[in-house]
Amino acid sequence: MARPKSEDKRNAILAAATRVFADEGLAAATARIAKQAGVADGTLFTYFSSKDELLNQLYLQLKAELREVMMADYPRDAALEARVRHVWQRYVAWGAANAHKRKTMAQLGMSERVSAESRAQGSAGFADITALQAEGLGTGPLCDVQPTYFGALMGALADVTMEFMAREPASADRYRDAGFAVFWNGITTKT
Amino acid sequence: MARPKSEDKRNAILAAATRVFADEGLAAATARIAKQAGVADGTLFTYFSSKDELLNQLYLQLKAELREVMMADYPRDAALEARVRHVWQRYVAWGAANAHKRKTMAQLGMSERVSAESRAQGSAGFADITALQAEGLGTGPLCDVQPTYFGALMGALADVTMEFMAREPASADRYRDAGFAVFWNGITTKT
Amino acid sequence: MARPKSEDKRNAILAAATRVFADEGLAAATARIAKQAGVADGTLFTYFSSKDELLNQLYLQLKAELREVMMADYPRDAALEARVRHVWQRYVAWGAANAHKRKTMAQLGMSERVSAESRAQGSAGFADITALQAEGLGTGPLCDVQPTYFGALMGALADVTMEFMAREPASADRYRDAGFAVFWNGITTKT
Amino acid sequence: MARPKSEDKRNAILAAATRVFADEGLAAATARIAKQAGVADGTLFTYFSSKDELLNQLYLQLKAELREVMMADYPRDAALEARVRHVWQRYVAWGAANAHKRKTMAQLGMSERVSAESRAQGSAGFADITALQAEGLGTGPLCDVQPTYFGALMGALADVTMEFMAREPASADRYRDAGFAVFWNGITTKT
DNA sequence: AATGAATGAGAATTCATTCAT
DNA sequence: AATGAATGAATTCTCATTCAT
Repeated sequence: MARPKSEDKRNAILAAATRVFADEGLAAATARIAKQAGVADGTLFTYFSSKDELLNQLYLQLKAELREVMMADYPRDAALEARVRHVWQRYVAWGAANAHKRKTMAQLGMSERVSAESRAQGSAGFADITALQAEGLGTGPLCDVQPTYFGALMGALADVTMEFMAREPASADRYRDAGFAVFWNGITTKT
Repeated sequence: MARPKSEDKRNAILAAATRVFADEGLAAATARIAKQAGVADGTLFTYFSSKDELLNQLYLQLKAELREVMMADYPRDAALEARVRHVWQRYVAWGAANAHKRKTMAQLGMSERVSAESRAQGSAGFADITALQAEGLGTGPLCDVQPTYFGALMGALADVTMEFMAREPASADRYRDAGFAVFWNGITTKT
Repeated sequence: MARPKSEDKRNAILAAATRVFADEGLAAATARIAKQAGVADGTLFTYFSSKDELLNQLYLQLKAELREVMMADYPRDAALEARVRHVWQRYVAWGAANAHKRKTMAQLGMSERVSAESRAQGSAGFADITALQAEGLGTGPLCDVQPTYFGALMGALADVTMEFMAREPASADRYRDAGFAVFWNGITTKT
Repeated sequence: MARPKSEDKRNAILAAATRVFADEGLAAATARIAKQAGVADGTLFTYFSSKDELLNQLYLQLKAELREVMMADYPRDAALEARVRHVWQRYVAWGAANAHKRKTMAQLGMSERVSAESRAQGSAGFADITALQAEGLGTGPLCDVQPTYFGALMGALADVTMEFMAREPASADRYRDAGFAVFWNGITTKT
């Protein structure tokens, strides 16, 4: 090995891909990504064996980043609502602040080019969140469905919410809070 | 007119496109669609001037179909909850029964190839639904956000729900009802 | 024969072809010509069995028209110069007044799609002109080359001249006369 | 640089294009040119961004070559006639010896796909020739028309002449000299 | 005869991937 | 490892021509 693969270059490619995919869709040419990343066309393929591989790795990276963001400072001992709110706020703030990443993530989430394996692996780290469901929602609407439904629901609500936040930045906070209210009211039982 | 343009052929192409796009994504080749529709490659372009045109027309058709499905037998005079439930049930049943259409619709909804104009036109018929928000939710979480947020929220929840229904058909009804409960609880104020 | 082929339609197609080819080149679609002519796409092919056939017929028609123009009022008994001048003036005036025809003619003249047979037939009527060479140029530069060279030379000079006349209409007469002077001086011997 | 863009390949493509265009017209497929040049279909587009670009570059190359041929050994201090004759002989000899180039050049000259800019650039090097007009022709037929008319006239006469030379090689020299005589007599004043 | 929809063989590009340097 | 030229399969769209009406 004359030169070891550079972590910097790998990251540059992933960052460029995030931007380019957000702007042009997943059909964007790898050459465009390479140029944006400041590497040669061929170099992209020494870091990612194929475009599909790049797509999957990018998916995993974004998922991992999102997880970190959501879990940083997680108030493990707070009340259920506080913890759910924490996760929601972080998620939504991240999406609002990182439009590229959010858009690309949304596209990757829908693409058949992201493998089932990547999806499984990408969801793995969200155990804590999935666990929230089991905890206090035993008598709520979600009492007898798959725990993953909980996460999917939150993701869907958050996506819509972020979309509106991006569209009307002046009302961003209102959407953030309305979204949370809908979510929280929705999953808990009325008394 | 020598041979009038055949409505059947147009529909065959749209139906084929729905299937092919669901299976292969919007990047699927027009040639594949033509073959599936039983027409020559070139014929597709006598009905749709370009692939983008096909995409937009398909979007409009699916939206129109969905609207009809949701609005058939609409209990205009029933209580708010009954009406919202009606819409939800129809939506979700349609999606569960028409996986192709649902998947393609989801992709079209995200694609930048569907024009703003098509989106506007496609949403036009959903006024009744958007109006639901104004009606009884004056004090709920959605009291001071755009009315379109209501529809987007419902769409997002329904999509997730249909996805799980398709994945676990045995529990389809459970998801359908859980989804509605989350939605209804979410948008109404707890007392 | 339910309806006899209409000479009008045939002429409309030829006229449309002249305009369209002048504007878009010989690669123009037959459908465009049909539309311009006010007939259906297929109708063009009942008058001309193929696009090549149309090209060849158009070539012949334009050649014939040009011949008529040049030969009308031909001063058969005038001096050589007067006759050559007559031909030149008519040619050049026709080209200046019929830009479409001139341009299309120029393209047809260069196209390999116009058959040798059409060329032969198209040139047939120009015997009088070719004959001019034999007459008085026995001692000039053209004394021992093919007589057709004479006609080709005049055509080439006239084409260039018409091009400049079209480009600078204000100086049209100047070019017309300069062109003739060059031609006449060129083919006659200096004394 | 990994593999520098090869000047050889670029030239092979231009040479192939010259041959193919001469044989089949400018409508010839780029794939045919690529095959003739011994490169892959796509390679043509790494050297020329589009077919139009190829057409324009080819035009410029042929013009440049023609200029070099005409200007090599130019007898700058000889009499006017000697200089005009030099140019004529070189032009005509080049065309007779390079039928492909001559035919393709003629087609490019007429094509609306060659831009005004290319034409301007292509003509730039012919200043010496255009200058010939000003010099001794002040009292001839061309005394009060655009100087470019001079060059166009020579080009037209030379084209016709080369055509006949190609058609009757045995009389090539006769046509060459007859053509020059017509040209020279034509542009100079009779005394 | 007239119409214009239907056909399918190309045409010019594009692009993921390979490979010589 | 890095580069970017080379590759050729695949794609969208065009168009001369045919043929059902």
